[in-house]
Amino acid sequence: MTLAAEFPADRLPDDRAQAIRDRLRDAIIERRLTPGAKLSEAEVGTLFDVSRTIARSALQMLTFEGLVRTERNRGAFVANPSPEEARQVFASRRLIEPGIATTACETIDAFRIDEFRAQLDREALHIAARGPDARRAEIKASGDFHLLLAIVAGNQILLRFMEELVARSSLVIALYGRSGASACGHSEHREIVDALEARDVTKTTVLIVKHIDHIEEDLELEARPTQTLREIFSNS
Amino acid sequence: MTLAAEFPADRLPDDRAQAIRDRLRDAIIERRLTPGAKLSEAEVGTLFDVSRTIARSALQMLTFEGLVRTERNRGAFVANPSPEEARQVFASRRLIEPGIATTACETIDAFRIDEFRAQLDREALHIAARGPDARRAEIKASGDFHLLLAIVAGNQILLRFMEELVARSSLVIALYGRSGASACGHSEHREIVDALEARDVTKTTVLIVKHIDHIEEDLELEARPTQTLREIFSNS
DNA sequence: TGGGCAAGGATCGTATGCAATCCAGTAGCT
DNA sequence: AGCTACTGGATTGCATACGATCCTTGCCCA
Repeated sequence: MTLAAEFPADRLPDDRAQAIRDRLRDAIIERRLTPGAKLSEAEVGTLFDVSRTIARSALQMLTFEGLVRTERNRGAFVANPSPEEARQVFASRRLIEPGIATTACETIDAFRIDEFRAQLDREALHIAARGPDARRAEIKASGDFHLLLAIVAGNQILLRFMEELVARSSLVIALYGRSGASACGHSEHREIVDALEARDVTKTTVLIVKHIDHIEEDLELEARPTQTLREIFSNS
Repeated sequence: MTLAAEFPADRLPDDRAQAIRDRLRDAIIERRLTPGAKLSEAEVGTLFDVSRTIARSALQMLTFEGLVRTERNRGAFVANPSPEEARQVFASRRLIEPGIATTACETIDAFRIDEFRAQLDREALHIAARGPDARRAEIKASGDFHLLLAIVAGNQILLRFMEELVARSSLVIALYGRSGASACGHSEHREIVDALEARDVTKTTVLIVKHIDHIEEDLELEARPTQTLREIFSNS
């Protein structure tokens, strides 16, 4: 992953817990772990060959990011965002991403554009491919596009906010999305890169907002999902 | 604190660690704990009468919020934000707060306005009072004003982001502030409430941005602070 | 006298053990 | 038959113990 190299990789402490967190987060983003799935400390620990202490630490991080919900004396579960939470996620993105795009427009250079092109190619590759793995990679790559925007903008704080928002978006789409994947967005991504290359701030921000609107329009946020998701985590 | 009652108080797990985190965070915001101060797990644990496990958990949360920096096998320290980080904090606030204010303008009602007025009174009270405790309370209240704005806007995610940004701002001001406290802001807060009451979105957002500008202008971000802050944490 | 090296102390990283809590299934009572 | 109380199992909450790492300090030698 060339993208991973771009990340700050700042916090050396808890490097083991953090590695587990990253793997769990990827699994959630790629929807290998679906909302409501139970994440037992012991199970996570044995799976990654660490003690419950480390597993617990990783789960705590994910709880902080809103990807996991822990209930006292009950355990940790992949978050089950309510329609209201879903709206807040997208409201936050509509607020933050145009600002990120504005900064990105101002600081973009040829090298960064190349990175965007490479990212678009990766997305196209996964879209073209068949099978569930390709689907998951496509979802992940689609989110990475937005993170790349934040990386280019160069604000570490906003990048972290975006990491959280993108991950939670994936969760929301998994729960409320009408069409299967977020395939709708690829052509829009390309338009955004074009506007970025032209350094057209207005066009870029407009396209970004439209893009987010489109994603949200694909959701079915009226009806609440069945609260009886207990059956889902019978996979453990 | 009537304000505390407004917070979601969502995460029941780790309630003990969370209580310690809150107290440490308040201490950092109020600048009882200055940048660079060492936060030993054992010391925090004995201070709050819990084991290192809980203390560690609280410190991990603060690390996540960017208020604490942990170095592997060395310990946790109150964060020492660089000028670049400081700029990013304020860039993020300039991006997010106008959006929050816009939403707040749309949803504000008489009851909420009363809360704002009460908050302004609290600020004025602390400004009028003498002594270091009053100064700390003033700093805290000044930050709470911005959090109240986020509470009124009703977006839990943005509220959490703002909690982090306000806390980090206090850290930045402690490091780079020219004038002692942020007393400059009180009259501006009042103007913002007036604009809010008039539901004047444009005026509110303009005032907010100006207010943030003023706070940042009071900083001295050119010269790096002395890296030899080791002397400071001799208080332990 | 100055630099390298080794011993010591302090702190963190991690695993594990025990108590507390919750849930499920069952037995007993009405 | 339906409802309540109880018991067993599983899981988390928390504390503690041990090993690993880093910094400091004092010693030795050039």
